[in-house]
Amino acid sequence: MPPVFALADCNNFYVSCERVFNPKLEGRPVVVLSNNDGCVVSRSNEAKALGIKMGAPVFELSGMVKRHRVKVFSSNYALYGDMSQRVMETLSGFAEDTEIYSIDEAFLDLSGFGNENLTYYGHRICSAVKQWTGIPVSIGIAETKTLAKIANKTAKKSPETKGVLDLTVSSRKESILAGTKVSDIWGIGSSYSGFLEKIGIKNALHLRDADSLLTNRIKRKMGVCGTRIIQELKGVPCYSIETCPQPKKGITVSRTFRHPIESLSELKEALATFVSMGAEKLRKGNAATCSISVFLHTSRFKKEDFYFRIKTIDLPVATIDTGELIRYAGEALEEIYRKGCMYKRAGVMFGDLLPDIRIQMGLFDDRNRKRSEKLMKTLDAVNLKMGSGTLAYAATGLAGAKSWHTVFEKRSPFYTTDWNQIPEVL
DNA sequence: TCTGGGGTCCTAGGACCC
DNA sequence: TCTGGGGTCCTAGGACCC
Repeated sequence: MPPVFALADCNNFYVSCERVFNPKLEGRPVVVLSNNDGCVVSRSNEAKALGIKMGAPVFELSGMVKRHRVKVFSSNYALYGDMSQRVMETLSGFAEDTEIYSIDEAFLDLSGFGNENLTYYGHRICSAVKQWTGIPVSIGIAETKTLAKIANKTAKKSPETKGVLDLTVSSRKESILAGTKVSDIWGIGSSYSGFLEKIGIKNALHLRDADSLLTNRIKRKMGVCGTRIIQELKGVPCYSIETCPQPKKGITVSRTFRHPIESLSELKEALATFVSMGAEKLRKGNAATCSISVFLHTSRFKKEDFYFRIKTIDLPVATIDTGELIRYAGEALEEIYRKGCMYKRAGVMFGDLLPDIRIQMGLFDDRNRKRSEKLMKTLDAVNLKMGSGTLAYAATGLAGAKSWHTVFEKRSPFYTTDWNQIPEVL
């Protein structure tokens, strides 16, 4: 039986989450911003129609915001994460196998539905998600993931599809492919689309039907990815549904500072905080890290004296211990810190993760690993129960506002994850 | 004044080994 | 008057994704 893939993708996800709890926002231009209220990361259709671009820095939009009464939100990841879970749970009821691809997208395996009308089935999925979570979702159906992506994009921009397009039965398949720019194909970014356009391949149909001469050039330039994209466009699947998530290979925590930081001690506090956040993630995933990297840089928009350094330390023994990692991070920082620079961003990365049951004892390791494990368990348990940050290392800085703290000035309440902020019906 | 954050995969080239 | 060659592992950098 030939495989059939569906891609369910929430419409303007972050904006839609805000609208669920604030219905007055329907019909108005709405945008959600990145950390520190920096740039636009989600736009309602009305905001898109005004020409507001993805990633646009918010200070460039102030005139537009006033003129068109654009409603602006800081990001509220607790809300979006929780809403995502609800959407994914709903979707998983409609297929044997589902793959959560991102916070707002999932692939569903719809193979074996035989003669059932999949467009109709897609509409049923959309209404269930809308009814149970309040989130609007669009669905693209096709023989491969790459085609399902295209079907989904087409469904979103063609109102007559009412949000569902099954490419396996569409009589417009060729014209849809011809109407899909190469840069809109999954796996083709700005660099590859530039190359393809230069050799005369402008749309998905051109790419699918490229002759062998062109195919060879594409393969040389784009490697196996290029070959796979062409196969997938022809309807030959190269990617399948991944039902169980692969273990993470690395963890990064980094932030841009609203105001640049010069002092070593402030950077140390910020990094100790990032280490704490990362180590918590590490333990949540039952993993340990074998290396820690620390990086920092000045503003990337000031090219003249751009300063970037990264230092990696390979650990003698894999660890889950926040305190130990903070110490290494401090050492790494001292090596790369240069006095007189105005640092705009810093972060830590844990690499070479392994399952924490596989930690090898070190021959000269004098740390009491059992004791540290117990301490970390207690730390996590307290923070889970009493709120994150209740128990923290002194190295992360004492209480009070810090210049490096991320700001969320326009954040909506934690409607679904905090009893004190639950919406009231009046 | 003000420009996000966290990932994955692939490839080329060097080091090293036999 | 002339340099071995092939396999493997690691790393850095590039490209992509949401």
